[in-house]
Amino acid sequence: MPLQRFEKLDPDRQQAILAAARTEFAARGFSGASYNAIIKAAGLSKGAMYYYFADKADLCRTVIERVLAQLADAAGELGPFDDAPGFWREIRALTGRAMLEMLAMPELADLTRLIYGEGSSSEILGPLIERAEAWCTETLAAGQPVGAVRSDIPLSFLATAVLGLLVHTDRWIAERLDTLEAAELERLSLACLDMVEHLATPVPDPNPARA
Amino acid sequence: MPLQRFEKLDPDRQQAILAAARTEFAARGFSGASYNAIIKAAGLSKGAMYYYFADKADLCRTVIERVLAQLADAAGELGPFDDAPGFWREIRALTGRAMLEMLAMPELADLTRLIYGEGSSSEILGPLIERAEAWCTETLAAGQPVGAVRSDIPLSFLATAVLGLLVHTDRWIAERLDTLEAAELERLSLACLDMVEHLATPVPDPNPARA
DNA sequence: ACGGTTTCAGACCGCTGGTCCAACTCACGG
DNA sequence: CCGTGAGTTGGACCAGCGGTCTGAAACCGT
Repeated sequence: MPLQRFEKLDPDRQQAILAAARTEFAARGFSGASYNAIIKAAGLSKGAMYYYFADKADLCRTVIERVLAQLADAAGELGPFDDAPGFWREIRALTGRAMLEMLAMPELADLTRLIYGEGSSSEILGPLIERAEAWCTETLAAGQPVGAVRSDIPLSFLATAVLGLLVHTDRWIAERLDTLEAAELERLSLACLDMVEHLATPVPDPNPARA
Repeated sequence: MPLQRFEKLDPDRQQAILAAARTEFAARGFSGASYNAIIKAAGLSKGAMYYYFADKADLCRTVIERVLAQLADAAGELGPFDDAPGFWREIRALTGRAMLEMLAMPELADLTRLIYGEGSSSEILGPLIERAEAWCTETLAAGQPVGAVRSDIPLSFLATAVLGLLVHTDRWIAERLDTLEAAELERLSLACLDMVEHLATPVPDPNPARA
């Protein structure tokens, strides 16, 4: 949430600022990025920058929020379904769309990784984490009515587990993107979604209580 | 790995430095922590500190490594086992011991969280992440001979998934420690380990290929 | 008593994110 | 045509950061 003034700024200028910030934050993370460098790259003065954004965290939040919106836009909504397999089919379709977008724009992936990479300790990016977990929780909740998602543990707990798994495997894959065959990449991504499905599916493998 | 000189320093002094650093890093994370503040709290001069530690990252690494050693010590080794259920029984025992230690010393938990919290982006704590994943990979590998751990995907990939799940659920729990009943805490921890077991167990739920 | 090494104190450096205010622009009322 | 006041901007300035460096003590074997 930049100061309201930002919205009234010449759109080219807006884009210049956001682009510079995107580049710097994606490359060096939040605390690693130099606000001064962003200001210089964006071609304005310190006073101007602080006139439009409250502080470094504000700019970073804004950048990531836009990126998240872009991602959400690309991923779209869960389509209709009326049983558990249908739910998981839709989940796969949605994450597939999101993955395509991220592959097409690596900076986007870096930025989303930023949320969990540094946000956990500092409260600066905390709200973004909460939003991500809230979204995940809601999505999982949609699968409960058709019996696709367990409800024996708090849904937010399950969402956290799922997100943790996804975030880390995503990082694993990102680190090896160059050396990974396309087929292997797809196989791992699917394996990943299988894991998520197994995590979320109700009582995946109980030994049925005797009598 | 502090400079060798550090080992020859008066043990009380050593402890004072490490304790100050532990407190500051646990409270504010790596980049949030003030090296100057640690120096002041430890009661020595800048020159002295830089005489014993190469830099801020060096001190932080040292602190975390000691903490990790303490944790490894408390967790102990995997006991003997000769089938899959035995393997998972041992895993549960080991993680249970580690959890007890962390509950007894919250600072320890904060510090371990630090590794994944900020290390992913910067390469400063990177080696620690690699060590954690290597340890996890080895541990899972131990379960393969008895058929407790799948081998259809790279083991390091599986290890990453497992660690991601554990790290994030751990954070979920830590944030709610105050408001969580002891029984609920145990139930969630067990659910967590169930999830890990399901993730790692070979082909958890394949529809057996027809004929 | 000496020279050489080890140990340390703290001034100093270039940088950081953030504050502040003087100065400029410009639309509007008189 | 001139105020005038709000909106905008440049950039000096600040405390604090991590890190370097000089030089003086303290300790040493000889």
